[in-house]
Amino acid sequence: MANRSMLDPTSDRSLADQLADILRTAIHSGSRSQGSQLPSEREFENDYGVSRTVVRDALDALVLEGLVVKRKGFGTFVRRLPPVRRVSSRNRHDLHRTADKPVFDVEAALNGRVPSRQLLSVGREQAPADVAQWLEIEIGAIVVVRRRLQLLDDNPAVISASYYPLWLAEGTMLESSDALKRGPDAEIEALGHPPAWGTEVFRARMPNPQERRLLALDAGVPVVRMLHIDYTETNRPLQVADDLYAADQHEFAFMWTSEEGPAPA
Amino acid sequence: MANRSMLDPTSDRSLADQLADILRTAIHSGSRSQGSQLPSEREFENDYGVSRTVVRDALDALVLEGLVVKRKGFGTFVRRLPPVRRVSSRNRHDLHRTADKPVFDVEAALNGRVPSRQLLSVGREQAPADVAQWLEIEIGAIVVVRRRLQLLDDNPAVISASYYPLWLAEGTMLESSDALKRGPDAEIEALGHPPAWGTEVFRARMPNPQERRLLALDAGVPVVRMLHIDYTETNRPLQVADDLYAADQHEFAFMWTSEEGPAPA
DNA sequence: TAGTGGTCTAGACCACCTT
DNA sequence: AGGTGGTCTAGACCACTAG
Repeated sequence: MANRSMLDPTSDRSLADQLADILRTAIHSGSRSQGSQLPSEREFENDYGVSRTVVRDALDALVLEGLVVKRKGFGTFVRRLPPVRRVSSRNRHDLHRTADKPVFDVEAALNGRVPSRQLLSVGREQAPADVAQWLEIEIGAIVVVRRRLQLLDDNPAVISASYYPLWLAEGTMLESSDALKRGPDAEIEALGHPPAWGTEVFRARMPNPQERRLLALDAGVPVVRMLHIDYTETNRPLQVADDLYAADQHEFAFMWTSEEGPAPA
Repeated sequence: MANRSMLDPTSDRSLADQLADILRTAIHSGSRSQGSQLPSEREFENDYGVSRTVVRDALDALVLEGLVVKRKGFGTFVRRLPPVRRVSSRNRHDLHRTADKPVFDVEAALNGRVPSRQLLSVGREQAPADVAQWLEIEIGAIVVVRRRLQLLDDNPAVISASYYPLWLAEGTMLESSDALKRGPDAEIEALGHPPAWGTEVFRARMPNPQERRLLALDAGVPVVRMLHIDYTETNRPLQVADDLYAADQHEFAFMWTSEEGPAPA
């Protein structure tokens, strides 16, 4: 069909941009619905009278925006948006203590999802620069690291690495290769070091190929890296938790109250 | 030169992936330093014995990861990482009141950057769905909207839209097309409605082309959308601030303390 | 087996930037 | 003017997925 007229080769905008615009509008307006299949690349080629390169450039742009998903050997589809889990920043210590479960499990339950986890590795490593800085130790000093992949409904959701200073973790369950039933936070408290306060710092960025594989990310999905640092009452760092979230599955929430007023609902 | 031997056409991994890996490693190891120019696409073509398509696929992947930047008619360069501004979540009300300046200005100063702003538009609009929900009004109800672009050292940094319910903003300075010297938060307080508490919710995603243009984003840089909602003491929503941050220029920080203990440094 | 997206080649012309 | 990245064509072969 001569839809060719819909693309203007004399325009300032590239043919791929124009085609992407047409599809973007169709998707946002709902005239191409979530999960529906788009024409094949060869069909677009014929319909719009352009080369496959142009079609692919247009579709790839939409993939990067997270609007469509390509499935090799099958087709291209308007992306279904996954449900979002809300992660709340608050006193993790209180959160796990009231439920006697790891924080991740508590929040998953609040969102009606089934949590699980795979322990990836436990061992001693040299602390990377930023972790060392937060732990207030030398760069390259030895720390205990627990790496795990946390899942929601069996879908990878968070890559976690927890770094513990040797003075705290040496010879404890934190160095054990078994899963910690109560979660590391409870373990730390059991060692006689209840966290008194903490800081969270995070940034969003694009994942590297390894992270994209582990989290099974669609193309064009950013990750949010959150560093969570717990301190003792005497301001000694207890742990650095380095969590990497798939950005299309998580949102983050925080609250403040003025002065000492009671916290509202 | 026959660097050709460094790419393996029989590998499972694509030639573009292999080339990207080589360059990624070189960049991370520092053997290609920040700001340095890469060989041209035609040079890579010769050096590795592949077509320009392969070279472009490899370089484009690195662009998406934010590792390199292409400049048309000039060359391809290892990206310089911009300085990061840390945004702290806390009582915005307190923050501006102690400084008598907009929060953005206070935080910019803390980071040693020069803040400025362009007022994009002021007027009445229909509230989008999520804003209406937070303001506890009907979807499509009329609200007052102030849109502005906030800059650091004259570089676009944040796209902001603030939504005010009519009962609050009607006929006030909040509807004025002039810049608000003290910032909107001070204006709201001056109207007799000091915010008592607030919530922040945010997600990371890829920008759309318009957002990418306004924020002058490099390719492959995500944005962080933060919704900030302020409430009166009687839990009445005062405003929804919708801020869009360039993710490569901002990180976000939060703090918690256990119980009523004094806040540490 | 037929159709899909993934990869790759070997060209071409353009707009842009520097010297 | 000469080199750069941006766009585009017209093919080709591959690996994957369905019926």
